[in-house]
Amino acid sequence: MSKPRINTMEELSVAIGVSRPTLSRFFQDPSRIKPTTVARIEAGLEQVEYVPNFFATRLNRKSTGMIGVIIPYLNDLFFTKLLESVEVAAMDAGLTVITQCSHSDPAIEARAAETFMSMNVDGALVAPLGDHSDKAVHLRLQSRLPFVLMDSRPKTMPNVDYVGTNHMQSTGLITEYLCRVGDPPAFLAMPRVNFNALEREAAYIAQMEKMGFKPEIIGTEFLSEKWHFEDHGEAVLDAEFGRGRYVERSILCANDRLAIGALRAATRHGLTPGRAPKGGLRIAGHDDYPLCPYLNPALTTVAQDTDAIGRKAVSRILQRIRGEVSEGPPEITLFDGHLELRESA
Amino acid sequence: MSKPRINTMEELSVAIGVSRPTLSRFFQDPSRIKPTTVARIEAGLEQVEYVPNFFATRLNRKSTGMIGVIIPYLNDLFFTKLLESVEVAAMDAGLTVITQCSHSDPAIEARAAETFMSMNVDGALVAPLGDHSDKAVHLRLQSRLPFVLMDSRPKTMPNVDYVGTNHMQSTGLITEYLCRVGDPPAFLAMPRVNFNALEREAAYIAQMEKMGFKPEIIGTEFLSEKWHFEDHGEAVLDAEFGRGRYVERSILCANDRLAIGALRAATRHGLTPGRAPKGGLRIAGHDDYPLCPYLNPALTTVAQDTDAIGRKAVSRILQRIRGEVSEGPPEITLFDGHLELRESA
DNA sequence: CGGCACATTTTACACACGTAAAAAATGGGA
DNA sequence: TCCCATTTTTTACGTGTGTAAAATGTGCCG
Repeated sequence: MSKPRINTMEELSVAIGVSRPTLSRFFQDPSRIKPTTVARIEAGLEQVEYVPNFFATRLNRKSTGMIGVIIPYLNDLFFTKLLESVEVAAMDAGLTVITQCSHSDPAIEARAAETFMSMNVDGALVAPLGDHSDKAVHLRLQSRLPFVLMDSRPKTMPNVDYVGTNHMQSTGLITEYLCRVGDPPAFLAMPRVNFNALEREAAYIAQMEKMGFKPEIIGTEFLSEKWHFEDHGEAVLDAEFGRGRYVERSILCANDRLAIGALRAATRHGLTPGRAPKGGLRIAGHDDYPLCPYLNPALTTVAQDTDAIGRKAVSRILQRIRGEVSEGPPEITLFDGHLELRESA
Repeated sequence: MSKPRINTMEELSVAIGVSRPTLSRFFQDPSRIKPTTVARIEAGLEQVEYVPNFFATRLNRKSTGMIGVIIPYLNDLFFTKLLESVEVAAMDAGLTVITQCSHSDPAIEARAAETFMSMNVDGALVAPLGDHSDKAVHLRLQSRLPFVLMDSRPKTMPNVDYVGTNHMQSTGLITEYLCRVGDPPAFLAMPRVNFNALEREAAYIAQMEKMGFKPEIIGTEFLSEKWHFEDHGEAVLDAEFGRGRYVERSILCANDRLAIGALRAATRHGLTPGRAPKGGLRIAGHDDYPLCPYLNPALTTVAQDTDAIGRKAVSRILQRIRGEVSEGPPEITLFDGHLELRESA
């Protein structure tokens, strides 16, 4: 019942009665072969079980048709959305993507980079770890192959293509919104382990000062070594609410996962954040985490355009792969965020 | 500043002054080489930039040291947790894992399988698409290499190793709990696109009947073609609550993402699910989605032991790879779930 | 100093396919 | 039927490394 299995192109060529080089060309681009021959080959393939050897095909090609992608965390729907967008874009471009997750560990990230280089991927797309990626690893990748950073931009790597969100704009936008329709917000930061967090914090401060308000940052102290965003947000605000503080304030969280914890803390203290005209507690986030619309209350936030980021990252790496880029300064692409007004603020 | 780059082992051997076969053995297992020689090689490697070619090394090896993993969705923290567990276990075993996501599309799943076979992975671990995976693809994988299914078990593939949750036990457990401490629950199902959903539904029915209650299933109608769990849960219960139904009942959701939608619907109708001794609305889920503790109210659920599932799947595939398995019936491993009692029920 | 044990080098072939050039086959039109 | 253009086959070599067997080298012991 199962078809006879054929392992090499050589065997295939005798089985079908076509020369091996013709088969080779067939598998790369059937259009370069006469239609009647194509039909004969395809008919032959129906009769047997054969798949070309991946390694052998890539070994002697100029291009492997693969790109490597590194993301820092798997258990975060933001990165998951970004990765999905990248995968779809890459698939459309006919690229095979090899995904590796650094699991919060610079050593694993380094190993992934090593793997990519050894596989001769055509290019690498990496979303770095917060602030503890190994700079040498990125430099090595950059010197060896087309390389673009996504999501978070280490200040130590100024000469690399980068695609991400314009946090100045996005955070400014929601800060402005919060100020405009109510009490100027305090900013729930996270421990300083992430460049984006710092950028958002700076953007918040800038916007507040621009509007003549006094910035106020909370939650910068480390509460635990292996912390999670939700825990951090909940713990910080639980403590504050417990002391009766911020209970009638606006709070802008550095990201949605912090905000999820913040909402939780509010509920536990009997508070109901919302955009009531009368003032009172408001909580907003940043990113538009997929679950935001389903939270109670639904979380008001600024959406990052992960789809655009993923597509742009792929198209940029393609440009580099094809050598279509003028030598010169790196390309920094920042996409604007947009408000998602829901219930919480 | 950057080290001279060396591309082949041949060049390396002349640069270091060691024969190529010795280098080959060095990279595979340094302990098979005299320590002084190892030191000399390592010293040499410090001076140059060289990584062995991945394809060339795997081409002529019996084993590639890679396993392929397919998951159906990326934007689901359950699969993400499972994948993480698999990756960690595989890493510990010294395996390189190649992850592919089917993006809800059988054709993509088929392509991923093709890629695995062409890469000569040592084995494949797949979490199939609900009910629309291409059976032929799985059969093909099974006939070609060590193969184990995870998470969802197609009835059409009875002769394959499987690792997952004992839904009879897990769903029975929470059903029993709900019955014991309150009103016997109705079951919020999902459109019949998923074997797990059906198993849980059956388990619910069995447990209810065992306890002498009448099962009651809701939400089985398709509400949209490309639906999401949260939307479905919210839409179904929004409709029901709108007609004043189920507002004082217990509702067991087939999974947590449905429950998240259910909680949302409840809130929108001014209902507050909870395990009040007095009765009233209760909502429970299944899986222990990572965000459950942070929902409002925190979701009571049954946890799947994704960590055990991932580890077992890897160890099982390793057994098959090493040929340590007696021919015979497939191994079906089911892990029990455990209750996570929180606020919602 | 001879001989032995061990490590390394030499040599040679294998892996499965890409690729280029030359030779042969095929088909169509005059 | 013959010639030309296109397509395919032949032939031959390249890709970077694994691997086995034989030859060579090294150090130590008696």
